[in-house]
Amino acid sequence: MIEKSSVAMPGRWRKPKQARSWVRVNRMLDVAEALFVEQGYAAATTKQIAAEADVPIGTLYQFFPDKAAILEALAERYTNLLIERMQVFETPEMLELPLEDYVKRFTEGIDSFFTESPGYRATFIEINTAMPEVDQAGDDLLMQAYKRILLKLNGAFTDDDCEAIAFVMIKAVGNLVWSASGQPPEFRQRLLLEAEQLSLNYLKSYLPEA
Amino acid sequence: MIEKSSVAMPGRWRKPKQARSWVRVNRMLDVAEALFVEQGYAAATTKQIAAEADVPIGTLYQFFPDKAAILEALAERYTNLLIERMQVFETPEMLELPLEDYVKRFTEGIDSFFTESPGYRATFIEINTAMPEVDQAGDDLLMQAYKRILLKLNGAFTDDDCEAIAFVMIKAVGNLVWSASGQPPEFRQRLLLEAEQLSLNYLKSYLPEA
Amino acid sequence: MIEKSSVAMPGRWRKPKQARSWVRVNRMLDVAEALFVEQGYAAATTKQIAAEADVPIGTLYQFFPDKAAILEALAERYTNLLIERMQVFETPEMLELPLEDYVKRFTEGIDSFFTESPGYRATFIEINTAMPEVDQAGDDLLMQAYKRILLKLNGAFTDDDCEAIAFVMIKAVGNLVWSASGQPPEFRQRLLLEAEQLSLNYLKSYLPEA
Amino acid sequence: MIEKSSVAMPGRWRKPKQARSWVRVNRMLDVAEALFVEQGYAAATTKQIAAEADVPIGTLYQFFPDKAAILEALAERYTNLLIERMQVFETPEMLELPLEDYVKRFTEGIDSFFTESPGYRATFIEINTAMPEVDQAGDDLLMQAYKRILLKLNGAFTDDDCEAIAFVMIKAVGNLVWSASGQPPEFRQRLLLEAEQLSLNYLKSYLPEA
DNA sequence: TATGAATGAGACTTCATTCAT
DNA sequence: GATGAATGAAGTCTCATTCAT
Repeated sequence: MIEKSSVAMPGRWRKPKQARSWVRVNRMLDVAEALFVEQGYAAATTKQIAAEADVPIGTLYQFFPDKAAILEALAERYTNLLIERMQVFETPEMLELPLEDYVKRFTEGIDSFFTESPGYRATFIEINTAMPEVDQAGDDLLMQAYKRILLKLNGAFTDDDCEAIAFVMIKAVGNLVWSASGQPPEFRQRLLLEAEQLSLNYLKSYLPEA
Repeated sequence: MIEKSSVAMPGRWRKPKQARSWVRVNRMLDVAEALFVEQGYAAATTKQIAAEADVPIGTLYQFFPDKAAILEALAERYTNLLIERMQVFETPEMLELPLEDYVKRFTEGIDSFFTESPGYRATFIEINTAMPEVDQAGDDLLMQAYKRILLKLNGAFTDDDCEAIAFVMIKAVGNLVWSASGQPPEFRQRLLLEAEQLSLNYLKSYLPEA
Repeated sequence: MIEKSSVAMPGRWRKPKQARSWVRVNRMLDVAEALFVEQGYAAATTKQIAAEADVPIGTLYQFFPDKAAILEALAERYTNLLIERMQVFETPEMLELPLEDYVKRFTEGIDSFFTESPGYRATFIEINTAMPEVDQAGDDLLMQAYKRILLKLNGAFTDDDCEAIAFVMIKAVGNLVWSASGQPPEFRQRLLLEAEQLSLNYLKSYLPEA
Repeated sequence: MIEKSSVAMPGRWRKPKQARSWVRVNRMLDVAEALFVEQGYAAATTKQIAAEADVPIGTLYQFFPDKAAILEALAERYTNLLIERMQVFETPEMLELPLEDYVKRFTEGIDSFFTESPGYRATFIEINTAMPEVDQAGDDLLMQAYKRILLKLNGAFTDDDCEAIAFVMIKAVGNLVWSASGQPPEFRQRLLLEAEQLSLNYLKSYLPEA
């Protein structure tokens, strides 16, 4: 079990402010991401992370209070990136598209995100068992983004509806797209089309007029 | 990284033939399941598993060549159970039901399975990174069951269609139902309804006449 | 700061019951005693203790939950030994001796104890800062032994008197004898005589008739 | 084991000459004293000392070649202070007092010293194992002060007598008074009276006419 | 001169697995 | 066959000290 030691860094662990540090911290996170994907969180060692990031182990521990903090930082990085990627879907131009096109673009967007963030799932799976609060925080942010979008698509949604639909999109469609990313190219393409259909048919049942 | 040592047990490790052994092996697996769910695979120790199953550690190693084998056995047990639970959905009585009812029953079936097998996900998540071959094997069996059902629902499906649809059902709907199982009772009920809608709308687009 | 982790061993750490184990545990304690004296508690490493006791590090940790437990075990061993050595001074033969002779024997007894237990002081100095409860427990036992003796020497002592006198004997005379043990032989002999005088004159002021 | 690196500072480490430096050095020593008492020498970190003294770590290392030097400086500071405090007991007014009063004052003096120097013991205990030469040097100075006083009390003492008596006073009475300082107020008062009695009876046996 | 980020040896501890009894 | 004590490689993390800025 992963023990989280410092939700609020007490000051001993530096936030990277200088350029050089920032580069190193990101290199460590990149390496950690790769290793967590390849071997899983538990099997990846801090020594290995430091070595592959070409950083002394002591330096790693200047930026991360413990191994769990690396995972947490990764989670934060992913959540921020995902939220950011989703913002385009809240723009008027996007929202004006026919639902078919909107869903198509959206599905592609999720797919791209998973492609550029191969560690997303590995990270949150681990976070889910080990640091439920962090997991919840990330989920909440994501949920809010989905709910905002849903309200813009149909202002009549109740909050309960939004919550349920957002949950479905995140857990069902999200997981499908992510699973697709591990499949051979051709099958993957087909699966992305299925994801579109799945979303579209589901949303249509809530947005009959669209 | 989990090192798989014995895909084919070389003979040193006994298959439980006697009644007593069979009970013990199952107790070990039950304990392992619980611990893997609570703490994750990596954090659970073989000593702990043996102790809680009230079995000497040496005995554990007579039935499982290594820790990974416990995970593998668990995976096999789950896959068998799931396949078995799915057989009822291949019976004529079931297949004669209106699609709405069929999907409802099916969703409930998946939900029950996850409820009685809380370790299913923890197991396969771990298997997925650590023992892809085993994971693939399980997925294949599951896929076949889904494909058989789909063909019975509509004999005109191509193999590609079957494969895609089965994948969607497993990864999207399956994950949704599983995720729902961790939610508060009321929201969970709502989510199960959503899962039905999701499946139904999706399948209808493939089975327009049903 | 030394963190004590297990006041009550939860069962994971074995009490040595078998002959072989008992020998090993004592060898570890002997080695630890020597190293703590030479280098101090903090500077001695568990690896070093294990190596010099010719025991694998893993075995050391089967008997002691952590480094602090070695110190604690040492403290317990010393306290038991000291209490045992003091029992002879509660026997009628001893108590019948003239005070001069009694004090002489007693001083020699303390001196012998420190000679055969060179780590006594190093241990309790460390214990004192790091594990005050354990220290207190040891002190209490010792105090009780002194108080019993004092009451036998003079039944009229109040409890307050006993406590004060016992404290003086332990902290003043005890420390003197221990300090003497580090001095050159001749000076040491002289210091033991001084310790006798110190005790004798002090006790006489409380036992005028003796 | 504490490694002493610089008995004679080779020139790289500054003696604090300027007012500001002097203040800082003393602040560092004060902080170090407090931390050594609280946590022990080994557990206190140089970073912590620097931080609590509000001095950059680099600056700390400009005044102290290594961690051990802080301990050494503390020892020196204590020895100087103690010697200074003892000088009053060499003045004619003091020496003219009846022995009872002299001993009373002296005991109180030692007690005050320990009260204002709570780190004295922690320091010398550490020094004793780690830097015997430094310990010896301090002891020698203290011994000389005691011997001077003893000679003034009785010019007929041989050097051997002086040495023995001084040792007794330092190790027995000194330790008693220090131990008393950790006890509850009432008991402590009693113990100080005992310390007086102990000293007085002992010294009287050497100064019968006084 | 003053600073504090960077370094890496090494400390403590765990745990899967074996094999003598 | 059954048992569980024994093993030691390897993991996480600390901290005294340096030196580039």
